[in-house]
Amino acid sequence: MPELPEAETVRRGLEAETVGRGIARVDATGPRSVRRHRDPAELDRRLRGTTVEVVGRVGKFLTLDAGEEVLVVHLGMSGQLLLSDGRDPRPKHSHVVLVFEGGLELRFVDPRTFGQVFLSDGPEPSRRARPAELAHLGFDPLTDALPAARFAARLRARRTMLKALLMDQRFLAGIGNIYSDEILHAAGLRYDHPASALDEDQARALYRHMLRILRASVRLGGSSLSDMQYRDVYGRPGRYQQRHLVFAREGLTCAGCGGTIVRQAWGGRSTFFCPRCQI
DNA sequence: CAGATGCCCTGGGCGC
DNA sequence: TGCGCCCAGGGCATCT
Repeated sequence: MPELPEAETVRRGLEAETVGRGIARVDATGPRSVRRHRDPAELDRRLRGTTVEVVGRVGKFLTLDAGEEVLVVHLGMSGQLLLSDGRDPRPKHSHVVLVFEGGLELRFVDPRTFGQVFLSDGPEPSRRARPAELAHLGFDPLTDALPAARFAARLRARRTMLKALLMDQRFLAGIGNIYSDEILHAAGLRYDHPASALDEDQARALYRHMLRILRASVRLGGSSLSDMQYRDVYGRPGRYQQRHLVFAREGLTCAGCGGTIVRQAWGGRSTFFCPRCQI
């Protein structure tokens, strides 16, 4: 579930709790979670004895710089990164565990195994550079400053429908099914509105709403849906779901116009919007 | 290039 | 209590 605000909330927790800590051992027991590596033991060999120095994020991907290595984590649909003092039993589906000096554990728990953990093989990964495996990602709306005019120009150059474009990680990194619906509702635009049909003001407004919503969600620790599967590193759910105006609100009243929220199957998943105030 | 499918997985909720 | 469906934050490959 995790999209940019959830990944950023996890990043902040990791930054506060793991920077400066030495890695004593890595237990990579879930082969599918480390599928980019032929040998899961490679994570232990390469990370053992290093110290976490920087915790970064590009879109939905998290990066931990440790020594010469960059560990990349994607939470997929059901992934969690949970801290523990190591005294409680590891939850089911703890596929990768970083064990720090002193006993603190960072557990990658992922029932559906759509997420993954891998060490970058990028040529000489340096502090500021993106790992090579993340080179395909578009700009990150919270960390890569982009003038509104440039965003509008890029957006209007594309003929594809707005929701597909917002969710295209090569165009823009970090937006998924929840926030695309919330952003489009705030901007008064339908999911299937062609990007090229927007005028300059509409495109700029869409950008403004995107930044506002992403920042507001980060402030509230992201969104946890009814299953409460998303948690931060301390195991706490997010609170931004209380602010959702369309997502998972089929049949409820639109706070903006009093219309009724509709759910529509699209692209193999659900899209929520208000047919009255989104054009 | 744009769009529609289907697949990779486990688990929770619901109707019967 | 159990069984069979349907659904789920993502991403990728493969068709038209």
